Amino acid sequence: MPKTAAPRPRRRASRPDGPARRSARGLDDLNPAQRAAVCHLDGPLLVLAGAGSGKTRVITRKIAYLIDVAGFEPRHVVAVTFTNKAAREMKARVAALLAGRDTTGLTVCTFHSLGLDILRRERALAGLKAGFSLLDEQDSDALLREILRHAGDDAAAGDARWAISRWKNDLVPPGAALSAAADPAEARHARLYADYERALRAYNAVDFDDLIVRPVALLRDHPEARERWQNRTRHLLVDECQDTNGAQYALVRLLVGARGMLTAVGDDDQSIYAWRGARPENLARLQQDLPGLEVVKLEQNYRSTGRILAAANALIANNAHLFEKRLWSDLGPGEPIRVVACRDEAHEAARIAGEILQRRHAKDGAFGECAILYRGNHQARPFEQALRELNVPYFLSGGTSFFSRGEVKDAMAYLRLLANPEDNAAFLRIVNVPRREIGPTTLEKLAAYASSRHVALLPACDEIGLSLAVEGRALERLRTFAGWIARHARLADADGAAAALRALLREADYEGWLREQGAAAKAAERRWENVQELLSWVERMQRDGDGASLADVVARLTLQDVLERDDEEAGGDRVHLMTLHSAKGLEFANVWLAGMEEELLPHRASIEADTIEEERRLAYVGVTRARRNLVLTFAEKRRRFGELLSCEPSRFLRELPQDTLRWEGGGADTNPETRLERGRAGLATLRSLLGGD
DNA sequence: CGGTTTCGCTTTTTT
DNA sequence: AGCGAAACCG
Repeated sequence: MPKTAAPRPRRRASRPDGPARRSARGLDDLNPAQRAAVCHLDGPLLVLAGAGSGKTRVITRKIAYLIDVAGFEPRHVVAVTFTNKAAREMKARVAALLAGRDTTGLTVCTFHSLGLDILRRERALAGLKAGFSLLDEQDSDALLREILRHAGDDAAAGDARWAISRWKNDLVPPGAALSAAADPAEARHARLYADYERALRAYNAVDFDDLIVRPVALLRDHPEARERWQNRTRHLLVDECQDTNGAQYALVRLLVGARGMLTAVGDDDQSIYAWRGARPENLARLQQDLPGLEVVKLEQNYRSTGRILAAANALIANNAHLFEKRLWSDLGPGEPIRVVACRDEAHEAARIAGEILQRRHAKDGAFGECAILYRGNHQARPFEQALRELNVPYFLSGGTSFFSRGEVKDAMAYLRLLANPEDNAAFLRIVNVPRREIGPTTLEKLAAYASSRHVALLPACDEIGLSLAVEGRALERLRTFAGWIARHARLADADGAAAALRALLREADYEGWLREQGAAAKAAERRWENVQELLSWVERMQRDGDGASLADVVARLTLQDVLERDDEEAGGDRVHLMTLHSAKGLEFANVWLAGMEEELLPHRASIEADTIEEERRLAYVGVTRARRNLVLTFAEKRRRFGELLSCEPSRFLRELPQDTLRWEGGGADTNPETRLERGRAGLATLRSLLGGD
């Protein structure tokens, strides 16, 4: 029985396979390479999927094939991605492909949720106590600041976290980090790393990196656990494999084991996260580590016109490659790629906004089919201004996430403390929020006492001996606070976390405190609404999550990032403003790639660090987002760090095949004289740049 | 203890 | 310029 196709998001390109009728069983609508990737079941497989070659399609179809044709139980299939968004999309598409079939137990999630799941189920073996907390980056920073303060070290917490994270991602334990330290600063970080790990253990907490690192250690050191998880993971699919770091790669290998049932999908040309530990060479490493690895290349692009692909191919040809690959498409040459010289960032923005408005009524010209891509978030500002001026609706991705808002973090800290009395990070965050007149002096004494007794801060409050260290009103306040938390922890067990948190916030008059804080009543209201939204999420997760403990709910929330609202807005007919990094995986009919300048793209830091290739891949990602129209813009002058500096067009412009391009000067001016002049100036700059061809 | 001022930095971002 | 964090002052 043929099943109907997955409803495809509207911004996807139409596929050349004709009618959108397909089933999990029939593979006629796949090209030979895609089909080979889906059907290959005899061993490990690496799918090198070029941009726009139907990567997600292959993964989702393969999951369906495994279950529907190859007879795998859904609970034996595991697919991992990097982002919640990718996981969500994949889940939806698989569900549509397998409509009507029971897919209970099928795992499609992020690396980190999988790690959390492993830790939850193997908690005791992992050396964690019930209710362990998950610290996010800011919590880690705060913890490190605390440790640094104690050690009298003035190193920046952010730098330390960065260093520690790199070690963790490479599975380097503190001892090894210390002995391998190249200089005193590194040694200092390594010692900090050891202290930090100790503190995490004391807090019964893990950080984001631990969600990978600890499962790796667990599966490596405990054969019976390894067998359990290998037995569960009869086929593992890994999306964006070029983005895996050392620890994630180790986890993949441990889960796959000797059985080798792995489908890894990736593209080394789209590796843009090496700066945070991703190892694109993991793709090649698979070849050595998994004998009999089959490699399938997906080179037919269904997204972009010939000129755009020619530009992309020429650009990326300047990089060294792990695998050779050449994208082609049969969509025809299309329009030339335009390169536009602008006076400054305001002109660039006005010009692009104007073009978007002009394009509005053209085929594929809808606002939702337009994207402005740039290297850094600060570049968004002029675009926002220009678009607002022309009343063009836009959607800005990036920005402060729901969970980094102070009020949400406060509420989360309360929840964490209810679940895990040993979570000192959470304790410290909210012990005096709202104000309870428990100041640093008191906390200092409490901390000293707690560490002498080897207990956490909250439990220490209840100990008789504390009266020797803290006296009078301060002691009373601590005891009152501890009793109050304990009471609500019991309430959480009885009536659920949401009810407990609600009571807690009411009794503390948190809403009133918010009003005291922010001067603007509106801001306070907004913040309170955020807290309410968190509450409703907690409620929903407790209701839906079968037998999920409070700690589970809190950890999952930390991983989830509640940004559904953004998704809704993104779906509307709005121009998309985003960084090149966040554009990966998306596509638009019309793309403006702004700020094609030396020191911006490639970024100055990357020029200095000699990581130009990653910048080139970033440009490549930008170019390959476009289906039909691509415009590359650069400014001649740009305000940087408060100063107006003149800029040089990006070297990447020079690397593009000039016969695919059409150069243009400025032109957003109303005055034709100026426009002409600007145009000439822009062209002159370009000619000199190109060495006169 | 808490609010204000000054200093210093400044790519990308997910979990 | 603009933001966040430490330092400083009332």
